[in-house]
Amino acid sequence: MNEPAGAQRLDLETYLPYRLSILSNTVSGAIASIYGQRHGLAVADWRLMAVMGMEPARPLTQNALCARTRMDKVQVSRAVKRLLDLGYIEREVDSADRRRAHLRLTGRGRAVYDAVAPATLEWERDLLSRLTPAEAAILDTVIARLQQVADEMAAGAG
Amino acid sequence: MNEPAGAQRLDLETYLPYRLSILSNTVSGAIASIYGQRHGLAVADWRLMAVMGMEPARPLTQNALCARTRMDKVQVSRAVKRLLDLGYIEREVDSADRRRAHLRLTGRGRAVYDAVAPATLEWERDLLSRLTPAEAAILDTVIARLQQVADEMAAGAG
DNA sequence: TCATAATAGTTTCATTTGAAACTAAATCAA
DNA sequence: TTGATTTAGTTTCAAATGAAACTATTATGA
Repeated sequence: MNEPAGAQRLDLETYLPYRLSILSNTVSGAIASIYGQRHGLAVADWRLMAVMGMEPARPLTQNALCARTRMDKVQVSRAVKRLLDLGYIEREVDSADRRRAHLRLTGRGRAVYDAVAPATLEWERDLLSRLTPAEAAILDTVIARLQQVADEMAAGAG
Repeated sequence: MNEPAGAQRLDLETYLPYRLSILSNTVSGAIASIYGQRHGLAVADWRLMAVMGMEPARPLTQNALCARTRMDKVQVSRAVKRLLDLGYIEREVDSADRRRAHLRLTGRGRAVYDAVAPATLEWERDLLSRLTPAEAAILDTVIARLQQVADEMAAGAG
């Protein structure tokens, strides 16, 4: 029973899905340590804040947060509850459609955002500074292309 | 209150940690669908099988599996239990040190491995075929470098 | 207008996870 | 020896998660 032509051996050290997973976990963990303990935020919480902080003028519904973060509605519902409890966001029911509510950062939430966002950006910048501009540019296009293809392949296989 | 010099805005769409996380989840999910339902394997289970299948001649302890997969010992302990229940691996207590046991794929486990491994490799190959050889080469070195730097930064910040 | 369906978001419940405590065996140090 | 430490792996218990059921409101259609 020989290897079929074209097959490599499966070696986790060189296997892209595995390497991506390790790298992503390392990076997320490092970033989470910037906001985690200090402000009582879980990863999901910070993601919502990052989206809400980006365009403060446009308050978002939970549905919109799902779309922007790719999180599911249960995760979003729970993160919203935590952020409300922390006083980092506030909610205003839509008067035209009372099922929805618009969410925005409070003053306190914005203060946290303003403290955390630059630190996470700096961390990213430090990391990327180890790449040449050409490498960084290729990384950018490669991630975009892989994401697109992986989406297609995932949809096709579903 | 202007932006400090050198700061970009935090935009999840272009933020590397977030993009890595999405990509990694998409890829892992797609791969998991290759072995998941069909063989009753969780991601952790398959990772152990992948390592054990790689070098069948050298049975590994759980400790060795932790090191090879970067999983923690509790995860490994539980995955091992599941794989034993499925009959995909077998365990032999080390006669010199009865705390440890050596684990290897059973015939049945190897059959699963031989069915799944090529499919996951092919998936990876299909994905990577969308990159030019130059892009693939740079991706390889960039991931390695980022991992190394992220490890350092995570350690430094800890 | 009334019944049916769809949408926004929440709750429930069973499973998964992680940290810390634990067991058992081996090693070290006096 | 024998008492203290370390190591391998497991168990426990509380918290996090996810799927499915649920509530409340709005939209649709006969």
